[in-house]
Amino acid sequence: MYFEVLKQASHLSMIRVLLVDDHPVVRAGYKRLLESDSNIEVAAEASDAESAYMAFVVYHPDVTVLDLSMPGVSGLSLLQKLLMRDPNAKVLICTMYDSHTIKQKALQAGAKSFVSKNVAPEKLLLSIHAAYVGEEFVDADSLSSPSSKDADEEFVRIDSLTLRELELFRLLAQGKTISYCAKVMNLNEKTVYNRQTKIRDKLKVDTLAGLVHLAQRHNIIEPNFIA
Amino acid sequence: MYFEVLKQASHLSMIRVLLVDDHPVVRAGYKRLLESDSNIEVAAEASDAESAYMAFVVYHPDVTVLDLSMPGVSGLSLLQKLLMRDPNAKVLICTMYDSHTIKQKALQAGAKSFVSKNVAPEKLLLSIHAAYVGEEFVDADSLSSPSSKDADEEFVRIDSLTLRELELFRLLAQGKTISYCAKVMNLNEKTVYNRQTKIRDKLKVDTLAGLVHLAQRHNIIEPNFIA
DNA sequence: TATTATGGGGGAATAATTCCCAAATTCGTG
DNA sequence: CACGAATTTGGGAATTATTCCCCCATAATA
Repeated sequence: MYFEVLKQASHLSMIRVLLVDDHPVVRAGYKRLLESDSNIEVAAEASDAESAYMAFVVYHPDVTVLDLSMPGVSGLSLLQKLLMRDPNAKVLICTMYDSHTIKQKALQAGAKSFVSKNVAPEKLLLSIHAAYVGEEFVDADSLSSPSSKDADEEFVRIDSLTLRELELFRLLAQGKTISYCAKVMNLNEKTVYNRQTKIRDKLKVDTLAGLVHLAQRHNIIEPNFIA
Repeated sequence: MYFEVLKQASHLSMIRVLLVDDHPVVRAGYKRLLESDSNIEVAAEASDAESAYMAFVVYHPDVTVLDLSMPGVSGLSLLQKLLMRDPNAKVLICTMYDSHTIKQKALQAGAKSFVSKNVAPEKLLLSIHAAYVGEEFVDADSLSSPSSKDADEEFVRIDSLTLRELELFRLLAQGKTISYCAKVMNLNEKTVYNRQTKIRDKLKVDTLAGLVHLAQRHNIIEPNFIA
């Protein structure tokens, strides 16, 4: 657990940003990028959900930039917690998963803004300004089109997953054990079993391996590297 | 295809870096981060393997910072091409995959330096300096956990599978059910179960999903197989 | 207020999986 | 050829993992 206050004082005109990303190098890069905009300052940064929540409570950032590709509990849950704490929170989701599914879920969970890491850097800055003044900003380029009919059907199925289900789906597809999932999601193993069944049912897949492939097709998880 | 010359002129003391990462936002962040070091300048950047190669040929960077998580042709191929072009090329691999497998392959392909995005930003800068002066720099922190997979070991394990085990391994990794495997392999389901256990045991993997990832890493099955 | 969607989990039945063991087969080697 | 060793295949019993069906709580909604 780690978070850091970077600046206590700020100009009135400054947009104070909370930066959440689990990779220090990426986070540092973000910070420099954001601060190349003279109206933006990074008020705090965090590397995981818990410390991000704490930082959010303590520092009331104007805008929270949230990278969804965090390990363990999905950033989506964090998003919900933040919005529960402050329904007017401006949270900008930035992710490397160019997935229709993820985007839908994020917006549905209450995100006002969504950009992919594939957008031009200026667009990121722009979207922070947009979020700050309360505008919604959803980047169109960020989506790879689910082309085939099969993929479409699969998408509908994935879409029918609830947030928690999606979270578990990701963990399982990553090869995590039931007990691990139970731990990190704060659930009884029994519940995880029950839910796993429901997920496979909804997705019409009958093996865990099938889940992995489905998840990969829809960029729910990273393809596990290939040489 | 896209690459961009950022600076033509440079001080003699400057370390000229070629930056390769497919995410514009991340790349922009990197650039700012690198240039916060007054001895480093980003001479060019590229978003994919082809343009990276062109940029490399044209601009002879002192150090190439290569993010491995690129789509399409793996960054490892690019790495090999670069080294084929210039055996003394200083290529710093930076990746978000904290995997022994990846690291092994990168080093084996000729990379002199390897860091994970999980390292402190300063370490990235440090490793660029190290690469510049010809030192190898492999970050120890970049490899997580006791459960991390070592490519060579994995390979040996797969190698220890008997023919029929390998056959079953492939089927399972493709998402086939036990009963299906039993049918096509002309086996009793019981045997399939027993064998599955032995396979997971030999491969030291405890979920079916884990088998999929392992299989993909070693090209036992195609990535993104449509089950 | 009723209602629907979601999240969490218990209890008992059931299917999946393990563990240990054994037979048949193949195979290289003295 | 005969021998041990590794491979292939499965049985029986024990053990888990998983399902199925149920209940409860909480929000959001009509």
